[in-house]
Amino acid sequence: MKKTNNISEFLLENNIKPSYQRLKIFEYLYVHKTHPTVDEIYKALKGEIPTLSKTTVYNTLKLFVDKGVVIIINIEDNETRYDADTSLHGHFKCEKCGNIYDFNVHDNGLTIDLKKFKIKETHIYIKGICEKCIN
Amino acid sequence: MKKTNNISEFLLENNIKPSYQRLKIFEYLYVHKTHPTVDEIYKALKGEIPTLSKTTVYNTLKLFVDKGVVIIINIEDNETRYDADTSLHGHFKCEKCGNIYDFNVHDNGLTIDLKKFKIKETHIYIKGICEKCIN
DNA sequence: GTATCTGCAAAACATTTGCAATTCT
DNA sequence: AGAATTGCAAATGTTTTGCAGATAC
Repeated sequence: MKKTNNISEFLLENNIKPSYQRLKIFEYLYVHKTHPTVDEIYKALKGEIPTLSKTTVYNTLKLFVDKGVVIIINIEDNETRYDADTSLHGHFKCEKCGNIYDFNVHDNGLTIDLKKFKIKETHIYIKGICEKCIN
Repeated sequence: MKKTNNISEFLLENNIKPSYQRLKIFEYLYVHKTHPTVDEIYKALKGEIPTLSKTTVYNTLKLFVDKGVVIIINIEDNETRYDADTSLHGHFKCEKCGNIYDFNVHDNGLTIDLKKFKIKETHIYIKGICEKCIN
């Protein structure tokens, strides 16, 4: 399978051994750009991989995050979501349908393609090392 | 006490009956701009209010968020933090010391007073109603 | 005296950990 | 065989819920 091979190579390039579970979990994230939760990934793959456990989904996602091929999205406090797109972009969550949309973030600030969306809350989180801790 | 009266009035203006616990919890958030967790608030006030329960802290914070006088900060996935400053501003978390710093977000985009800080991750979350759900 | 508010105890979830079984090479 | 991976079961930690007692008006 061409796509599977590509994903396999991509994982290898990032020092991740492409086991069957890892391939399937990454593929799911790569194909379904819905920023799924652990439970959503688990339920979606359970049919295809009947022996799959949630622990493996947790382990695998943590590995992906550590290796930098997946990022965590904390747009809500009661759910951790995952995204295989690690490039800088914003996330818009509709409070009605629950969908999470990606939007572009430009260098010169935040120019949003959300003109038709009704914005209620904006959260900007940056992580790194502060002035005192750099030394 | 002047400050307490101010907080009391502020809560009343926002349709929150200023009980002793509510006053103290809001005062804590207002004075300590460290974006504390439920547990931090609970432990900090337990001495002053020996009968305080964590349930009350949870209940009260939920009430504050519902009434719009406090916002939730989800900068990490394993901790929910709270902020009595509901104006638009960004949060920077130092991965070393754990401190969370506020920074300004200007109208024309994201101009950050973080020039001396080392940025590792940027997360921009917007919530509202999407195009499809507005109608 | 009725509403509301508080707080204990239990339940519900999400996530992590220990360890044994399985798989891969 | 030896090392890594998987997955069950139990533990942990956080947040929610039900309900009874306390408090306020």
